[in-house]
Amino acid sequence: MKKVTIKDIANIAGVSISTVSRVLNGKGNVDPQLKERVLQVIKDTNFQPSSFARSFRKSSMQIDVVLSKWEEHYLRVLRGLTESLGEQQISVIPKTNLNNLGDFVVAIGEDFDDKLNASMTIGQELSSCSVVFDHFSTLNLIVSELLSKGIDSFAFLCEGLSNYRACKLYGAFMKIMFHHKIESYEIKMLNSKDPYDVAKELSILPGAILCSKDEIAAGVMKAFKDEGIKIPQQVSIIGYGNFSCGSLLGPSLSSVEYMNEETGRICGQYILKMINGEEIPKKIVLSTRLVKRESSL
Amino acid sequence: MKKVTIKDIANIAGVSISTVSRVLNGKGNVDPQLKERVLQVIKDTNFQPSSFARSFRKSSMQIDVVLSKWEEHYLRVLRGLTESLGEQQISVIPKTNLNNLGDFVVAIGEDFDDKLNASMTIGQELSSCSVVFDHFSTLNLIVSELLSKGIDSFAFLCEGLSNYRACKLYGAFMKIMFHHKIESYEIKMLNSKDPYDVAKELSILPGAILCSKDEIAAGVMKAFKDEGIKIPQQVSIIGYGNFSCGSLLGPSLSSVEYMNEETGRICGQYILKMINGEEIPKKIVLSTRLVKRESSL
DNA sequence: TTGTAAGCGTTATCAA
DNA sequence: TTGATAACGCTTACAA
Repeated sequence: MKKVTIKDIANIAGVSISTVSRVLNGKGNVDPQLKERVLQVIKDTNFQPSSFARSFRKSSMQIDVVLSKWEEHYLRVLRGLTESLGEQQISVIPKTNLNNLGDFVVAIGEDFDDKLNASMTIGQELSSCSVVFDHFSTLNLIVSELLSKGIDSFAFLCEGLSNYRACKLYGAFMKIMFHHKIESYEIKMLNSKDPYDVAKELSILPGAILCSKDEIAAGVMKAFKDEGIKIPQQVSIIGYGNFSCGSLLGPSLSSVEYMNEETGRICGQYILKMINGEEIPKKIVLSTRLVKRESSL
Repeated sequence: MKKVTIKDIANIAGVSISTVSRVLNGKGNVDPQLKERVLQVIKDTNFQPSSFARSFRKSSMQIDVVLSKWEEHYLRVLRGLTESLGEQQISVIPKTNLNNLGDFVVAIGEDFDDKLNASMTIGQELSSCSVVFDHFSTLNLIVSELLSKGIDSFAFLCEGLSNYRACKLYGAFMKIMFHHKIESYEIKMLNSKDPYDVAKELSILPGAILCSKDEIAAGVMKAFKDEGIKIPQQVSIIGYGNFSCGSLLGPSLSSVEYMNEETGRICGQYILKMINGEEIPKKIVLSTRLVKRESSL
């Protein structure tokens, strides 16, 4: 079953390939009768023009996207990218195999290394153009706010220090504790331990717990609920990532939002510039914000 | 800034384009010295072969995927597709714009109509090859199990009847009630009302509530918890879709699982067959299963 | 081992 | 209004 080409259509309809092409693209004038005939043949043969030949001819663009994990945040960025670049007729192709990547690669995630040689990295700083998030300002704002509400002891539950975001958050937390001269704070590295268990290992119950991931916050909340600890009256819980489950939890989870569709769209704009040969910043820092819900004062 | 092509490389390196091509593809023998020189030029010019020209030449394949919503379930199918087809060097391209689709289109979702003219539909039955889910068997199994545990009154909370899955579930529920001669049951159509509110409108508290979506189940659980109703002791709640939040809720949500990565992989296999011109079934029915957690007996 | 040249399916230019 | 034909960048017989 050979693939039907524009040539076949032309033969069957008894016209030239240029006529078929004109019908296909609606460009130029074609005799209505001929047009009808060509369209009929196209329908009969179920002909589909080769998208590759088209893209090739039009020298269109496509970019490959690799995700460090197939997770909600990353997918939301992917969506923004797909939408904004799709408007420019640029295809965005998610790749799960790192071996066979194309000319323009975007890496979304936190645990890539420079071997990947991406053209743009989102969520992490590598040698390419990097789009990262301002973890410090928002965290600082949160802590200031909590301080003003009389909360003076904190804990930071962190997944570990093996990824970019976790490191940055850790650094930000330390800096903020120092800056506000807060002495009562505790840091727990989970390193793949269950947050439910780690929550119970806290030496004292702090006024607020900041978590480096929403999943951790969810585990902590479960642990506290089981122990009868009131959230947020006794302890405020704040997650990171604003995953979609947050609003369904009881109490609903306050969380820092970052890396959403908007990010994808912004990156799409920069990619467009890169493609057009414009210079773009080596590092782009996007802001984050707290989505306040019931789990925190 | 013109795009660098294989021709440029050949010129600069002082060899023919076939030599460059050979270096690029590692096929055929090339004098090590020449090879070195070519590689150097490639690096210097930052040359990337045009993926379109390559795909075109090799007559590779790509398929477009449209999602009715950019939601977790659909994305998981997309992932399965991407992985399984990626192994065959077939690119999977998510599209958010329905106007400019390619030769092979896969539709994932529940509210498409036949205008789309997809080659394969997942989650819904259209004129093309359709991959759908067996909603009846699993629901029947669930009800039988609950009956055997002494539960004899049921409710079905449904988002409405405007999508394929909801209709099928509704039909299955009715059939099952009839089949088991269950007389105490209640059906609520949400039609975009808040499940939290609808839960409180139930005329009696049934022994088990089946929901057409996990999000509904989450809302119901929240309402019941606020009213001090014990789950699952007083009422079993079962969701549909097994979204990732389910395990984080308290109590964790029992839910029917369908449309996951596996589905994507299976569809990938069928797509491969279609591409190779093999006949495949017009309708493929995949099974679902209950993931039992704390919210149900 | 290297280079020449044909061809992939389409679009666009130009002449008829 | 139509049809020949060149061109897009790359791979691959085939010839040198």
